[in-house]
Amino acid sequence: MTINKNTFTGEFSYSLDTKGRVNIPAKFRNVLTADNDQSFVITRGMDSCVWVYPAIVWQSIEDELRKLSSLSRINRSFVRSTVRYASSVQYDKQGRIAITPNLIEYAQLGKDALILGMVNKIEIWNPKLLDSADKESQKIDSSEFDELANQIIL
Amino acid sequence: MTINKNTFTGEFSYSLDTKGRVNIPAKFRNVLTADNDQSFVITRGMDSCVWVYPAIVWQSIEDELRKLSSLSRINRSFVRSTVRYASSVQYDKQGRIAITPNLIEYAQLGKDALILGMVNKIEIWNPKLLDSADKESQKIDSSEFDELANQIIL
DNA sequence: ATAGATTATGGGTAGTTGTGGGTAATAATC
DNA sequence: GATTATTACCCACAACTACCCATAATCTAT
Repeated sequence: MTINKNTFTGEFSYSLDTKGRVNIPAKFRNVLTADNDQSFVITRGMDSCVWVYPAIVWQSIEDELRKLSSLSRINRSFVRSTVRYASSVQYDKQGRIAITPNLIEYAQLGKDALILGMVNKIEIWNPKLLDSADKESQKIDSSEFDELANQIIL
Repeated sequence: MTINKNTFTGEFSYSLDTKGRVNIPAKFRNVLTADNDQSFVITRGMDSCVWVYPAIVWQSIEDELRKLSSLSRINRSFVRSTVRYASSVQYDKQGRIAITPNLIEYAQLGKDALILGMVNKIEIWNPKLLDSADKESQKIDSSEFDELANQIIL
């Protein structure tokens, strides 16, 4: 395959069952490299959603964090806040991962979950929250979008 | 061949079958380089149509997006909106790709589909929508075309 | 002009995927 | 140590998708 590995795009609407499990879309599982050992690291997103990193990608993030000197107060709190809610999960035979109650609460996840590919990671959203986040950004961001769009030729 | 690779021109009218499949014109498939692995990435166009990129062309877009740090809010929503409706598809033995229900709805595709070459990508249109988009743009564009004349020599 | 190859379109089938729930193993609590 | 709660593992089913084959239309070459 020539497709980029460990790279995610697209939108999927799946359901969170009573045990807090969500399916990882087959398209996402199929682009995972073997060295991930079918594992992800889930953590708080910077928006009200859950971030899901392939295990390997997360490792390289940890490596970056390691380089940040703890002398700086900002560095300390940044490292603390990114790592604090991160936990590693492996998907089961049906391709599902279990979301921790912590994160379910943080992202306000209910029965319906929207799963988004975000290139190097995956986002899990409450559809309603994503909707309003979308509208919010359409109001504010359009001019900055144009700038970014000029750099990246679509 | 002396023809530019991964480059599309011309207009074709094909049909969308009950399973949501459209044929990629043979002329388009034949200029695809092998490293595309007979794959495209389909996504929402900026007009009411579907954009179809050769897989490697899209990969370079992904690579640009990957460079944008998710620490910045604007980057996050830009990546999200760019990638959200994109999914990679491979054409079958008959040369068809399956359009996701999402995109069929967005581009309001019915039985008839117009397929346009757009140099680095392909567009799939509902013929009626293209028609009215055309008329719309003829009103406005002629003066702005004059500006473009400075950038492109025809 | 005709035969052969290629191309566009339709549909059937087997395998995959998403979803629910049951049971055993493990951990937590009293 | 017994009881409860939580987690991991397994099976089952329905819906969907990818793959295959068939046919008709179009194009190419001799």
